[in-house]
Amino acid sequence: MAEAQARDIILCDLDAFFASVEQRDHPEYRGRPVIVGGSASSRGVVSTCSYEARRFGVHSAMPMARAVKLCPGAIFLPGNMKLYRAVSEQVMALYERFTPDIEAVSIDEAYLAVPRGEGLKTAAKIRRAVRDELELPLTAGVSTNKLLAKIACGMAKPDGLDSLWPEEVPQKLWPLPLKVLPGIGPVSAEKLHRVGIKTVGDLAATPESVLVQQLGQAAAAECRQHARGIDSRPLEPVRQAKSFSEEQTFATDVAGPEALKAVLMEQAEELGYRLRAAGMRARTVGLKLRFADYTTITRDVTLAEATDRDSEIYRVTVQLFERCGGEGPWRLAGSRVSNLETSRQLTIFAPPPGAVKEDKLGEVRDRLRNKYGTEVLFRARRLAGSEAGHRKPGR
DNA sequence: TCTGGGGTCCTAGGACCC
DNA sequence: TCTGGGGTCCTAGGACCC
Repeated sequence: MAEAQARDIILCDLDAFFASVEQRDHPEYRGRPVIVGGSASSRGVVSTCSYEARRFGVHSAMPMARAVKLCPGAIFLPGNMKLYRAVSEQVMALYERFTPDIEAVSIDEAYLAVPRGEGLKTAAKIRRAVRDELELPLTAGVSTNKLLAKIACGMAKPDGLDSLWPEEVPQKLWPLPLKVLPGIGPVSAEKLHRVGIKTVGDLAATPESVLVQQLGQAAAAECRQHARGIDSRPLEPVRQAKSFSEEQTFATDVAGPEALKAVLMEQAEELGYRLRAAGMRARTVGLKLRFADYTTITRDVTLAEATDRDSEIYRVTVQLFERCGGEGPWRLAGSRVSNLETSRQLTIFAPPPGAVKEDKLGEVRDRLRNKYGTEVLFRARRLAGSEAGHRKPGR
């Protein structure tokens, strides 16, 4: 195998993405704190907030009730995922003008690979293009691997550009706190603090045996490499989904099992649709429940044969619910499919009775949904659906 | 202040098999 | 008769990321 060509890696990260799109499209929001997220009355949290809001101490994942207290004068918005996805696609398309080697990490982040030596120049051009053409602020970090590009990006925020080259690691990276390393969260940081490791430099100087005790073998080896600026992860342009999940926290806890099952039915239909749309089937189906006291359980089961059928997903989650769901009330219900396989119709067995009919029906419904969107369909389903939600499964 | 939703990856124990 | 070792799969929980 030939060694991968030497390239620069750029991490492009759209600043406060959802809030920036709103400020772009609503000039009256500019210069003001904008907070995108759920509502305080329905247990929402902050999804994204503008830098004006951050000055009040507001940040992502904060309970909305707290954000309202900290910054009552902010503009609060529910967000418009459809719009953000469309804008994200425009941004990704813009990146493609500069390089074909792109790994989209999330809706607002992507790694780009360019020839060695061209990283900073290209990143500056991309920032200018995104600003001029899409009117959005973008921060970029440049290095020779993903890890250092990511850290450089963190140091350049907001609306900046910086690089962090391997030879600068001792001088620039080692004085910084552990939390600048991706993968070191609050729990790991606390464990390391307890044994006197406070900076990235401390981490780099600690014998691996000490780290293994705190973090386990795999994490110890990896984070010691990271502390030295070493990262061999390749760019992955296409990533296969490994699981799909749908979950819902209720505005007020749900008390009755029938109401909860109706939610599981909606989730099963959504997951079935997503599987079929992706041409995948799942061998494992799981249930997640959170009780009123916030304790959370997950249960899953692996099937003999992979499925993409709403009714089968629903059957399994309900079975798990009846076995492990307890008394309620429940704060959250979630459904998950994993162990995904590419859909293949080949089977030497006859499909179970009713399955063919359901497949045909499902096909029609998927097509309708693709054509007219979820709104029409969900409404149609709900009309017939309250009955379906209470029907005994498996028939 | 009372804790979202969508994911990925890791650990650890037990079952089961050779 | 109280005694193995390794490998894989499954399940539950948790850390972490955006």
